[in-house]
Amino acid sequence: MPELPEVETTLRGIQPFLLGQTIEGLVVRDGRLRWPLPPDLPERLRGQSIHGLSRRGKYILIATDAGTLILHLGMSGSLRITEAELPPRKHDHYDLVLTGGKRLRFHDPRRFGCLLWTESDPELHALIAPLGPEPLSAVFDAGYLHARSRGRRAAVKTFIMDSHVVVGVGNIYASESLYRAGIAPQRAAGDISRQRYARLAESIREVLLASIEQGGTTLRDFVNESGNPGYFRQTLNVYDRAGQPCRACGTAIEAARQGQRSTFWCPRCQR
DNA sequence: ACTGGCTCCTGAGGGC
DNA sequence: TGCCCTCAGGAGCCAG
Repeated sequence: MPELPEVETTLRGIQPFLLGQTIEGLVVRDGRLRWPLPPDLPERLRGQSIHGLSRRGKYILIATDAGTLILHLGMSGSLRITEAELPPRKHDHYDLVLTGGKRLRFHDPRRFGCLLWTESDPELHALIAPLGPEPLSAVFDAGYLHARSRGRRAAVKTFIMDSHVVVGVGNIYASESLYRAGIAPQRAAGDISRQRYARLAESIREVLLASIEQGGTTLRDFVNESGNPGYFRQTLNVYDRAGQPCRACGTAIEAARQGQRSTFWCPRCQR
């Protein structure tokens, strides 16, 4: 379940293996992803050299001279660097083969991920252009959230999970950020003060940064074997803790469904 | 312009 | 031990 920290960790993990390398080919075992893998992609990629890797939201962008690969991990996707002779496991849907034998191998049991191709500026791509700001950038602050939320009756949790508002806040970190900010998840986004949004913006930043740091410690594992950058290991305050005592006040953590998603919060600490 | 609900997919976990 | 059911989730899409 990659959230932004996992994607960032993945990007940092694969970058040294890809940058400056030449693509020998693309091996597709199952192109039925969120969007079908473009059938002509292997021939387009052959011989291209990779001159840049970046991230926009949870999309990983791999730039070549001819165009840019747009990769998303969905919710169960992972990437790893393998040696050529390593036999594929179940759900290893494609390999980006590099000259020299190493491969970038995409694994995704649920196939919610994707691999797309654009020959224009990727920032203008239909999936990228409407995205909100990066939560770790300077423009993401109280003023932005406050202005953007006026008149909106949707719950604040739904609001911050909308990638058109801000990218990279998934279900787990949405609950954790709201807990840290002391805001009840079902409160209407438009009713929250600028001051409380200042705290929320800061909380989102802190939760994401802490998690990126943790991902950093498992970088080596990720590249070599597990592919499991570990937010499971980090201490969650509310997520999946229904009925358990709040770490701050001891009140039982509550759980509810919100927009098809599970939400957890402390009824005493969050108002 | 918003909002909420639906959808894709497979594996895990619970109940019996 | 095995079967069936439900649930989990990113995020685009669409109807209202």
